[in-house]
Amino acid sequence: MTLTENYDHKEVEKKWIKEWEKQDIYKFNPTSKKPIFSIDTPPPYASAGHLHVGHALHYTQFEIVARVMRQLGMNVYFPPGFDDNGLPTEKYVEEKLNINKAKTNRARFREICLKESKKVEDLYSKNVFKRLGHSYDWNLLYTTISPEAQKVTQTVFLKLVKKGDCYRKEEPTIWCPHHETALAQAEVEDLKRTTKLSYINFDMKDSKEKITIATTRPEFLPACVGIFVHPDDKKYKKLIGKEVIVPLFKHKVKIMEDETVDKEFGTGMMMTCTFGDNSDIEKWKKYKLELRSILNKDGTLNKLSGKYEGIKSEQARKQIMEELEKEKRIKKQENIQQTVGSCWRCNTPVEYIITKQWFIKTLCHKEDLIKRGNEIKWYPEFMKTRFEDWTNNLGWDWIISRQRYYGVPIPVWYCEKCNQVIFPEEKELPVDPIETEKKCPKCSKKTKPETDVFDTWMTSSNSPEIASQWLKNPALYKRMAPMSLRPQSHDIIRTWAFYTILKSHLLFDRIPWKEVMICTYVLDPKGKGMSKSKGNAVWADEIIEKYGVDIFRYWVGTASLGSDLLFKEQELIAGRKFLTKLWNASRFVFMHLKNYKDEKPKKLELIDEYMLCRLSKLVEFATKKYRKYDIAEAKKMVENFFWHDFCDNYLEIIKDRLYNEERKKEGKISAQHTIKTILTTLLKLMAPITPFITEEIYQHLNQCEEKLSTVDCKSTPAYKIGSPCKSIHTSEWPKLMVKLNSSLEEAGQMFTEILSEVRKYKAKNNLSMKTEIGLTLTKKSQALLMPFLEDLQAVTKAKEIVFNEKFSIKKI
RNA sequence: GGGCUCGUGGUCUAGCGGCUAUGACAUCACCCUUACAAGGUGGAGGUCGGGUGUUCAAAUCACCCCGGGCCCACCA
Repeated sequence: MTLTENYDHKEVEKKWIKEWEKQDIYKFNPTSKKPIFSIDTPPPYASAGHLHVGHALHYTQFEIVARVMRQLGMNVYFPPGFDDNGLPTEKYVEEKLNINKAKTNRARFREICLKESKKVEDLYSKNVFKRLGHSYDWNLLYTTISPEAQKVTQTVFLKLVKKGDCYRKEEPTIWCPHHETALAQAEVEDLKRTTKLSYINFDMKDSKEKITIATTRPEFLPACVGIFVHPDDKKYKKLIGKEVIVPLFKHKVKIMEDETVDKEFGTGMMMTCTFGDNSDIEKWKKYKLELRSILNKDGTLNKLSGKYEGIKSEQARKQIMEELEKEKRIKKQENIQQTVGSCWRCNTPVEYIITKQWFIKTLCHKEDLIKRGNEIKWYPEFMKTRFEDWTNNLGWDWIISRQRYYGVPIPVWYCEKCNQVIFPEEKELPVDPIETEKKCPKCSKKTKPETDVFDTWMTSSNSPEIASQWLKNPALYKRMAPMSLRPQSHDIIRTWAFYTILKSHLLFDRIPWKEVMICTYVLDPKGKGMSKSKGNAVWADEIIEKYGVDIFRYWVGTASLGSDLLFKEQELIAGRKFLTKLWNASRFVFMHLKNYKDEKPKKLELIDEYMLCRLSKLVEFATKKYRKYDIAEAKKMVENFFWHDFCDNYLEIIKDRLYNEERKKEGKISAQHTIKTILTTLLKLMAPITPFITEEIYQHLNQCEEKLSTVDCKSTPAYKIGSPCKSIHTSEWPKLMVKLNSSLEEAGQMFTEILSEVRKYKAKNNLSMKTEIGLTLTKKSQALLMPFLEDLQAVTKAKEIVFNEKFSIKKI
């Protein structure tokens, strides 16, 4: 039972990764009677080659929770997943393999995607999750493009259609001209830019007067369907109801009034086009205006724009401006700051195009969803507000169809003759309508398959159902639902959390999970978000290579939930120091357990009992913190006890008992028993955070021992540290029933205070710590300190101790 | 423009009505002490972003302001 002089993290990591996998220690046991703790794991996109420290922190943070719950005696259901469905995979395959999806059929393209994502996922599991020591049950692995996930998605779709919560409608939708697909509100991000505001003169139809409107998008002139002014704007009052002629395109539109017009912006007169922006859509609906769609799906103008047909809108804008210039219609131009919506993946400004799409109702469920949000416990609490704000501010139903190649197909057909929408039976699922022919049940004519696929969130929002095997194993699912915990980051509260809560509400009339944990968000040292494109990403594998997994995880353990954490490499040093200290302290303990046969001391020395009581208290507090996912606080408490109470004080105190042959053997046994108990307990408390080093030490500690003892004496009746296990990670959490009695506490504290005073005295006088001194203690403390005297004398190197009025230390 | 959140020694962090404001890293001094110099002991370093108020008492509560971050709205 010895440890090597230096801790070799690489060796130890390699060994235990292999061993844990071999023994399958994280396997979920469906027959166990323990309470289930199920985690709705965020499945990462596996398309990125490697991941930065922020991602690694995120996944490790809730992995620590999984370990805590496992050790606390829960039957942990912790499935790994990959999100390999949708745009990122499609893009990755197109770019990496240089495949043009337009020239490949969907089945073939999907095959390539599947093969490619499988490759990346294998690499990812090995290089990231397993490397970080993550305790997933790999038997439960799921992917979002798997037939099972597709079946879940399509089944949910059919059920929602049946319920009336899912419908198809021709609507103006947010459109990405680059990806050529509809987007949900949640997929739109802000893009700030400077643009030109042009003041353009329009002719009135019935008079020589001219009016001027200001617009940033003159290329939308052919789509102009109305002019609006504010009802209180005196300048324009008399013009309301009159008609104007749209320059260049010569069609006539009416001047109308609407309260949303800002009198101060531009000329206070705005044109409404179908569709330049959101407010255009509102007015178009509100006033039932004409529809003049001028955009094609790729962002070029169509034939309604006359000679500009086929030209991209940016280009058309220039040409139209030149044309207007020629007609001397431009009064002036000015630069303005503008924020436009853009596609969250490619940053292309979005357009609004009218198409037929599938939707899920959200607007009519707002109130219920907020109620659901309240049934869930949010960590930290304030993150719930984000969910509520988002829900309250929703302006659109959720559009779930996407005009993409790769993804879960929408399982419907349309009759070419009577337009009947045909759905499959649930038992046919999963199905790709492109590959399956259907006849119209009404008129038996040929049908056209739907070519759209689902929004990826349509699948992700059923992650609880996919992960806990809703269709595959209904009995298991029933035991699991609602799941215990959803860990995720705050930037996808409006998507993943929102849609999951929505789905669960609509499908099952309940919450999807009992708790949500919003993980820490990592920023670069300057406080900016990390990304590959910004070039400020710090890669996790490089950090792990340099410091080791436990040190990285130790850093993860310092993060607190819901707040941002700046990554500063020098902060990893703290972890390195801790590991070294833990290793060395363990070496010391092992040295002195050499001939220890797990004998139980007849009676514990009082200072040992005091330490065990404090240890009990530590376990109690740390467990409380861990249960609230306050990993940082738990870790700090454990570490503080370990470093100061255990190493600095206690180990010094017992050295005399361990080395000094003249002292009674009982005292040594008491010390041996205590250090073994304390070390085992501390290892268990730290195991969720630093699983490798704790396992290594734990195994050495148990190597020669058949069983660990439980203290069984009058004063400390039941300190239980559990029996040894094949792994610390499946071992029992330390239990305690030891209460600190007040006189023992007082005495123990007095002891450490005296020790600290003596050290201060020696340091002040430039004395070595072994220098012998004379110690005078107060008479008041005599009764309390008597039982500790031998230990106190030994650790302070007091040649003599006397009791008198005042406390003092003197040289001898 | 609205909401949320944060602002504590050089850096990071605890405290969220009441002892001299916690701890870590860095820094300085001393100590090679039989597990550990990747250690120990001690010191220096803070008007707790600013202001006003509530209170016997404010880092902590309220209001305002300044500064950072995030989310949303606006987007003619």
